Order: sequence, then structure tokens, then C-alpha cells
Amino acid sequence: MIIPRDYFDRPTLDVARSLVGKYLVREQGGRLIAGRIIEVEAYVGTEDKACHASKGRTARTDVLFGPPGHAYVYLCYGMYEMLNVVTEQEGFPAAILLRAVECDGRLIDGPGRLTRAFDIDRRLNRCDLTLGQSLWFEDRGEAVPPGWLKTHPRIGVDYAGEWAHKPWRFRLTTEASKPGRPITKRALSRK
DNA sequence: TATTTGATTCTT
DNA sequence: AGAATCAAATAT
Repeated sequence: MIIPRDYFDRPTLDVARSLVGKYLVREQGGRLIAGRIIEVEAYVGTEDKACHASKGRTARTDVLFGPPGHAYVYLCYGMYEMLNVVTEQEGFPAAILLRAVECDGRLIDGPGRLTRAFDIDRRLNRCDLTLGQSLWFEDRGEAVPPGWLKTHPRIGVDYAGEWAHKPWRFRLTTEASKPGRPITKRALSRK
């Protein structure tokens, strides 16, 4: 089921939590690629100093103030495209950064790697992500086991003072990163 | 108009 | 620890 607009028209932290375990799907020229969402970060309102909207409504941040369910894609560090989905009602700027997905058993870990793997760039900025065209989210009915969703501080936002400490990063514990599975010689030689 | 700075990743 | 690389924000 394609995730509809009203799903994103809710408190951003709620959306972020529930988005983990859902799927990000990319379609272009007949090629379809889908990844289970493993890690996201929430950016909430003008008060949140880590949120780009804290600088006010500019040409760049305008989309954050718009209706939910649209893409906010921007260039970071001159080389990496960052994919976000806008949340909450029109007029309230907030979004969720997609940081990691699991694709065919492979972990694509890092927002820049994710957009590269899915061939996402600024051409998709302001795109409607609820139409099932080019890029959308799917609920495939896979429940996240209780206790497997962990919160952490957001990454790379030290400049945001107090706001940098908020546990607004959400990550799903995966088989690969599960504790209690020490690497053995046998595992290493297995390949 | 000039300089600084990132919601990062890769190499040394 | 530093480079790559550039648009947006900030300083001048």
C-alpha cells in the first residue's frame, strides 16, 4: 500500500518512528528499487536549530513550509544529495531525513549513499511522494519487533547547541548489527 | 563581493 | 586527520 498524504500530516516524531520498517521505492525507466527503511532523523520547526527552517523561509526552505508528503532534496558538503520527506500541516516546517535502508539484504548506511544508490538528486526536490510515481513510500505490513527501534542523537548537528542532544534519530536494529554474535574464525572464512 | 560552513563520505 | 566540492548563509 502506497503511504498517503495524511500519514505525513502528523507530529514529525510520530511519523519518523513509524516510518522505520516501511519501504522507500524508486521507479525510473522500468527499473524498480525498494529498500526497507532502517534509519531516519526528524527536523522539527523553526525552533529546532538543526532544522534548516530555523533560518526562516527562504527559496531553499520554502518546501518545508509547504504541504506534507513532498520531497525536500538538497546538496550537502558540495557532493551529497540528502532526501527528506516533508511532514505536518502546511505552514509548519518539518521533515524527516532518510539515512539508511536495507536493500536485497544489503545495508545502505548513510544519507549520501542512499540517494546515490536510488539515483535521487535535486531534480526530485518538491516532488509529490504520494502519487506512486518516481518515488514513494510503501507499507508492506512488516511489523517492527518491540525493542528493535532505538533512538540516538542526530548526526552532524553539533552547531545546534541544545537541539543537538535531542534523541531524534531512529534506527532499527538489524540482523547484521545484532549483539551477541561474536565474529568467529569460522564466520570470517565462510565468505 | 568575499569568506565560511555544512543534516557526508572516502582516503591517508 | 584531511580532502573533495559547492550552494546557501554570513560577514565585509
